[in-house]
Order: sequence, then structure tokens, then C-alpha cells
Amino acid sequence: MAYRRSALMEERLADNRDRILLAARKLVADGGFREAQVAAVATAAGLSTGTIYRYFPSKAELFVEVLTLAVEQEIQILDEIARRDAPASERLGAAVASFVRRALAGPNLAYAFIAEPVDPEVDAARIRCRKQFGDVFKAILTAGIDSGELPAQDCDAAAACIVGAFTEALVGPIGPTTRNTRDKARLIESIRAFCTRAVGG
Amino acid sequence: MAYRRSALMEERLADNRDRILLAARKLVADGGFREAQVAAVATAAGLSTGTIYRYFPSKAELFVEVLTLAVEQEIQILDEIARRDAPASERLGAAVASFVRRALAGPNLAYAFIAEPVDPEVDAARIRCRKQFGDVFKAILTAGIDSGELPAQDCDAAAACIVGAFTEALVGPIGPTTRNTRDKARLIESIRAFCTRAVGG
DNA sequence: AAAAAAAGTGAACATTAATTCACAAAATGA
DNA sequence: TCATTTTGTGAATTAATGTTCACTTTTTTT
Repeated sequence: MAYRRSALMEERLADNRDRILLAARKLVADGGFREAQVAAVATAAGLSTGTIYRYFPSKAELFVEVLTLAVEQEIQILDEIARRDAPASERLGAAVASFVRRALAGPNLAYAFIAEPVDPEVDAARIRCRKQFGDVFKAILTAGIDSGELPAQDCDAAAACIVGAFTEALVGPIGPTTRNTRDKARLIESIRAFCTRAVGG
Repeated sequence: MAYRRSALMEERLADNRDRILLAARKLVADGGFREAQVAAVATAAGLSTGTIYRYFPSKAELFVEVLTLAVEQEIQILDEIARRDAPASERLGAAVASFVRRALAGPNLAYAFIAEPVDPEVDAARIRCRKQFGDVFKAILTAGIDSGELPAQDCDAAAACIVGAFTEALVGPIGPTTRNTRDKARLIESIRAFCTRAVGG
């Protein structure tokens, strides 16, 4: 009496779900969240918009799953490296390089972790601003290298790393929850120490 | 014949413009771009939505100016530090600490530089994901410190810095423009070197 | 004080995109 | 094959916001 899904049907459903996730992932990787409307995902997956909602309760939950899956995969790779039998700094370098290599390799979700928000115009301004910050640090670095105080290094990359490091440390680890003065001072010192060590000072 | 604005009027207009910019800035600082609708800015500035458009051609241009002003101010401070007469690594540390200190101090635009996009739900997932990456690096760090290979340090902060550093370096400096293999390899190596030096390896 | 110009208003409009839903197509069991 | 259930559809609905504009108020000039 009751309707039972055949194995074939079951498979097709799972297939559709995978196709939706894959299409969504590709759209974000290619054009960022802004390009990833539900209708676009549907088209890319060869389905109709309504069908998306048979598989996911909302756009938000769909993309939460997209992110989660991508990260799980990434974490698995990094974890493997972290468990190797080698000096800590070597494993750390290998993990970083591994991530960056894959991100540079091709269509990737790097954007999703950085995020491009709001308006393209405003976003462009945001990028310019970060670049400006980077330029300040780059200037210090080149001067330090010229004078022989700092070891030779890729100043563009280092400057970007510095900006990324302290901004992430500001909103990343525990977020911008209010901290007491003691904690704040410690955090400032930690970040400062990290950045100066990083440039070989 | 022609209408001439009195000095008082001129001043009031400039005042309104400033109030709009200030209100917009505060809204972004407090609640991110998501909270900063034109209507909200108008209310916060004590004006009507229509009036906003007498001062700014569009929401985007308003916020571009908000960002630009905030950054100009910040850059000025950093530049002053960068020009000091001191070792490069000291100036670098001072500049980083200066930025972070101000960002932690109170209502700030730190978010605007990191950006919170799309949905709160998806954004929450994004934060969790970055945290996960951080945890991998944190694990390596704590192990390295335990074994005496790495110097003692704030592992939470360092892990966040590492994640921030390589993500920023990926999309920050020149953006994700396609690079040739040689450049990619160099970038990977630069980032790897930066991160390993930073943890004292 | 009256006329002219500018500034301010906020409801109405336009746009964009997520979500729904009445219906069509396909699958299942009898 | 027929009745039933599930799945698929995409146009219509909803919701949130940026933007406009006919109108009011204020300011300036004569």
C-alpha cells in the first residue's frame, strides 16, 4: 500500500542533492555569494527553483552545508599533515602551503572564507583600504631589508600576511566580545610578537 | 537675484553631511553593513531618507566615503609610526599594536575590513569554519611548545594570525588573478616562510 | 511681505531575490 | 491500468530596501 522509494529513485534523489550542492559550490567559487542566487543554483543543477526547496529548507541552510562540506574536506587534509611525524614548524609550514596551494589551484572557496559583502562598489573600496594598510607595512619592511636589519623576503606577501593576521586575530578567534583591559593588552602583545617574529626581526 | 547660501546655512549643510557620515559609520561599527540601511542612517542622523540623497548620490557612495575617511585617519596614524627613527621591527610592532589597540578600544570599523556578508546564518558558519582551521594550527603549536621545539606563545592568537595571514595573502595583495606556476610557487613559499618564522620555528 | 529658490519630507515606486503553491509529471503498489 | 503518493515546476507572492518625487517648509532676495 504505502509508497516505497525504489533503490533507483533513492539514488536519483541523492544524485539531485549532490548536484545542487556542487552547483552551489561552483557558483560561490566562481563569482562569490553575490552570484549564487537560488535560481542560478537551480539552473546550474538542471532543476527548477522550487525543487531546490524539496532538498533544502532554505538558501541559508543550503550554503551552510556547502561551506561545511568544503571545510570538512579541507580539515581532513590538514589534520593528516598535522599528525605527521616531523618537527612542529615543518608540519605547520606544510599545512599552510597545502591549503594555499589548493586555493591557488583553481575554482575554490577561498572567497567564502574572506567574504565579499554588500555592494561591488563598497567592496572595491574595502579591498583598496586593506591594500593601503599593506603598503604601510611594506614600506617598513623594505626599509628594514635595505638597512640589513631584516632578512630578505617577499614584502608584498609579508605585508598582506600582516594585515590578514591582525585583522583575523581581532574578529576571528573569540570575536569582538568585550574583554577586560588585561586580556586586551595580552592580545595586543601576542599579535605584535607574532608579526615581528614573522618578518625575522 | 541668484540664491546665495548664508554662512550659517552653509555650516548647517556641512553639519548635516557630517552627521550622516558619522551615523553611517556608527551603524556599521555597531552592527555591520547589514544594519546600515539608508533609512536607519537617516533616523540616526535625525533626517529623512530623502534627505540622504541630497547629500550622497547613492548608498554605495556614502559608504565608500565612510570607509575612505576612517581609513585615511588610520593610515595617518600608522604613517607617523612608520616614519619614526627606530629599528624596522620595532616600528612594525608599534604600528600593528597601535591599530589593534584602537580597534579593541571601542566602536570601530574593524568589521568593515573583514566583512560580514550574506545571511547571519551563513556568516556564523563561515566564522565556525575559520575557527576550525585555527584549531588545526593551534594543535600543532601546542605540541611544538610542549616538546620545547617552539617558544612559548599565545596559541589562540597565533593560530588566528596564521589563518588570517594566508587567507589575506590569497585574496588580498593582487587578488586572485591567475598567476603562472612560478609566481604561485613563490607565493606559497613566501607565506609558508612568514608563518613558520612567526611562530619562532 | 511677497516671490523665488533651495532644502527637507516620507509615502510611493522599483528592484531584486527568496519562498511558496497550485498544478503537472512521474513513480509506486494493487 | 488505475488510484495514490511523491517529486518537479515556474509563475505568483512576499519581503526587504534602495531610490524617487510631488509636496511642504525654510531660506534668501527684492
